[in-house]
Amino acid sequence: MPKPTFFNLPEEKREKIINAAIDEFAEYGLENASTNRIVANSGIAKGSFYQYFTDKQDVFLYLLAALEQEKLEYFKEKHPPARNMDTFQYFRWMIKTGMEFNSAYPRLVQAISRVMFNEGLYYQNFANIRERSMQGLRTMIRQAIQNGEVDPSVDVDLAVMIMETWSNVISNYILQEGMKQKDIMKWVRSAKTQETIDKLLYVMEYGLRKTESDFAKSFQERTTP
Amino acid sequence: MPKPTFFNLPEEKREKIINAAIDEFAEYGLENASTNRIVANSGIAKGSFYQYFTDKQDVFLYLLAALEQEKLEYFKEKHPPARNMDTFQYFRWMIKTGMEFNSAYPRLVQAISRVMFNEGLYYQNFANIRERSMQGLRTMIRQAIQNGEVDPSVDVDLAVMIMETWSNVISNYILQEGMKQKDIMKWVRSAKTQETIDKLLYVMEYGLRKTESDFAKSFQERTTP
DNA sequence: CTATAATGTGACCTGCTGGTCATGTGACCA
DNA sequence: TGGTCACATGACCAGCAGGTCACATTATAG
Repeated sequence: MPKPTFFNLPEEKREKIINAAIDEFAEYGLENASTNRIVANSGIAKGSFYQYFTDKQDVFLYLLAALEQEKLEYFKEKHPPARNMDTFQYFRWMIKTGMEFNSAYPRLVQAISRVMFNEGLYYQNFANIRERSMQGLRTMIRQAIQNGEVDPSVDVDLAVMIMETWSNVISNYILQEGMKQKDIMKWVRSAKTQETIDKLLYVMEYGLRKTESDFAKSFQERTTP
Repeated sequence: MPKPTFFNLPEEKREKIINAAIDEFAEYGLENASTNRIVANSGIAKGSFYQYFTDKQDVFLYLLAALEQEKLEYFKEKHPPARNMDTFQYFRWMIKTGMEFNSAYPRLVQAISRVMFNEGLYYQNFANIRERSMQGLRTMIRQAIQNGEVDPSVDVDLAVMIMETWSNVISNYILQEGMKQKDIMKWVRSAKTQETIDKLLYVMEYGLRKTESDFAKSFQERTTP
């Protein structure tokens, strides 16, 4: 976490620094990010940087924490519309709200996800963060099984992997396509984009919903023709 | 491509160099790979390296070409078992054969896919290669639509994206889990692993197979509760 | 005003990078 | 034998990295 000095700074200066950092991470990832460039782009001296942060990973972890905080608040504001949603409806709501959030903070999300997806896989301390979000999905799936929405014999870890993957794929897709638009938020909210998301989720959902017995039958048919 | 000098080298030396390069790329990716380390680990002088290759990207492109070549031969050897496969059966065969191939060259595949998935997204010259494989999938989907195996109103690009994603997910999963095993090939061929792959593919296949009218109905039900 | 604490600064350090090049070595040939 | 050619070598270069530190500036308090 940043040193106290950083938080004593005038907000304008602080923002300039974190914006420079976001741009740097979005462009170069964590490993290849250059503190020299961050410093140059935020108009502060090299020494000052090290008076605010211990190193560039410190900045990144701060951005990560900030993102989590903002996301939490965003989700709290927009509580689920309906009360009696089933698991997949809830998942769909989560994805869509997540996409709205992403389009509200596209640069930050881009920077974080670039680092998390790429370099994150190879660093242990990031694995823990990922594990946390997977835990959430795991309990969600278990709940869905209890509710009879997902076949009890479905492999929970496999289902989690599938849901996590889809979540990431959709997020990346929206981010990538969205960055080409002039008004991301508007584009995300458009009927066409929403339908694309629906279709993507539908493929996943329908496959998971299918009962195991159906799978066994279909499996038999297809693998021993 | 490597300079002629490289191909005049005794095979033993050549292998030592490319093995060092594979290890380096698998560990550090392309950007962070160090020619100095490659040189040190392959026991050649710095100058020699630049007599064989123009730079590290040259080595990488050589590995990439080698992989494609090997993969092509591997697939040619093991032609599809049945003649009258439908598209999804063919896709499943492709995935499974691909996984067998991966487990035959795990280090090389790991190195390549690490670079392609991560840094590849940000470099134009890699985008072309990816585009080529997507073209293959696109014609496959179109064929499936013609054969009546996939609903004609399915968005082809979306389906391609889904199939590509699944292919990558399975590949990553197998690679990651497989590297923990002492005998990857045996593990990949085991009934349990094969069933996992089947289940993963099943989720995708079932979602795609579903007719558009079913989707529209289900879509209606779920989004306007 | 002075004293003290907090913040700002950029020249400077070491270490590594990708890349060069003059020199060395040894096999082959006239 | 002497000459030529392909290959080998590692000292060397400029550039940039992350990080430090003695000193300058500014704010605060007495």
